[in-house]
Amino acid sequence: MRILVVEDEKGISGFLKDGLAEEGFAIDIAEDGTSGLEYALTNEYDVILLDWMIPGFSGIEVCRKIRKSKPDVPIIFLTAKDTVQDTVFGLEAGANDYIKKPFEFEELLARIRVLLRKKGSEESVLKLGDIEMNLDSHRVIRDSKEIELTPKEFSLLEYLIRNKGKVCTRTRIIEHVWDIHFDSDTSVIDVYINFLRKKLDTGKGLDHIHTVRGVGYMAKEE
Amino acid sequence: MRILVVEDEKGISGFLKDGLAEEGFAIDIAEDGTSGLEYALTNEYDVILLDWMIPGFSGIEVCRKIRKSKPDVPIIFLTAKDTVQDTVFGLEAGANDYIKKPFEFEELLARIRVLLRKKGSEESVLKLGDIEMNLDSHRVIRDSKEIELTPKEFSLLEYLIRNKGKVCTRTRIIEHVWDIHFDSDTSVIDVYINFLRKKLDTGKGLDHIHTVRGVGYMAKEE
DNA sequence: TGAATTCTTAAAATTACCTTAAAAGTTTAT
DNA sequence: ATAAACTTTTAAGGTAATTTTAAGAATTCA
Repeated sequence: MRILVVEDEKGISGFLKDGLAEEGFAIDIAEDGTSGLEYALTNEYDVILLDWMIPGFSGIEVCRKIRKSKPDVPIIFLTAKDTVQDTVFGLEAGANDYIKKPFEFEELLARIRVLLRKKGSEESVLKLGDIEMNLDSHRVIRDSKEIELTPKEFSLLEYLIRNKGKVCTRTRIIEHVWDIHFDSDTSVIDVYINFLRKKLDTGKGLDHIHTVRGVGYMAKEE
Repeated sequence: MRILVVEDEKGISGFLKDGLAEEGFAIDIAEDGTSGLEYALTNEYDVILLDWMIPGFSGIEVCRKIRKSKPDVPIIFLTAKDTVQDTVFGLEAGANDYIKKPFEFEELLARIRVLLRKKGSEESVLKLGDIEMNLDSHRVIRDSKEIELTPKEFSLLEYLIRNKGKVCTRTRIIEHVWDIHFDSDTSVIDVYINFLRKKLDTGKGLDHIHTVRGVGYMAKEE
């Protein structure tokens, strides 16, 4: 996901760059309206953050011009003013949302996620090596082939992958995948690990589920 | 599609409940700000209609609080006032749209549809493979033949198609299509899925409604 | 080697889903 | 107002899939 930040105050743009980078976004910074527009028109961004008061063109003008050739890219205004007028003009100029400075980073992030979600680009997918779990469609893919799992198998795999790299003890597995009030001397886990391994095995032997003798099981890549 | 109406005047809320129910929405009514907020935060709504002047918290406060934890649910303000100020405050608080009382039901409906459309597919025609649903005329076409659906069948299919590619759990279906918020062991869903499949089946067996055992149902093409 | 732990398999028990029919509740037409 | 037609819900039996149990085989580690 790539984001353009058009902002002249270095303190703010730096803060945004660092914070958004941590979240896994790729960030470009433009420091005035002219270069902001140029960046916006010559590149593909998933979201644009636009300061209201910038040198060169005003934020609102930049917004209008971007909208002309890129009607779909989500634009969020960063505004210091909180007057009625500005907000309305901003939305009229084609912004999708706005946020008042000073803002909390979490809130900005939430708004970005909202806009990305609208575009449909967010999927809830867990990965373990070449195994992909889509939580929305409840599908598991490996080698571009679908692997059909039963509900228990699915949630066991989900638990292991969410905790990949950590050993999951039998007790914890039972608590999270089955329920807490479950018979303690049972071998269901063993059986289900076996089911999973069989289904995940592609012939090369690597199923990414490791046995940690005396402790439990662990999902791990490579 | 599930709608929350926060409105203290029983005349209006009653009118809305009946009218929207006829259109196939599932409606909840809250009569003051406090319970409105509680409903909004503890349930999943597709749209929230919020009166400006309500007992408890003011509409605008309720709106702000909803936004904090539910950033993407569309909110429409119902306002008796029509000053610029109010409108803008409403938008600032995170409302997506507003409508002035007294309003025509048709117009409200149109605005609701606009917001639902933004969230999901672009048009008032939903498609699932070769099945087409026209939400305005309430008609379903397959193979250039019309398929007659009852209201419940229609809204079940609508919900499934709006969430195509994602598994819809029984709980979600029962909340959004019926208006049931407690766990009951009813089998209406099964029966209605069966109705839909029978009506949608063109003989080739492909009805695009998949059972995901232990989880729910999913509409999916191909 | 021997004890503990894990793996594998098959069969039993359970659960979830499908289908049908009929009852209950609505709406429409006479 | 009543009957007819339609929609929605409930209930129950059958079937297939999933989950669990149990027991012998295989593996690991001292």
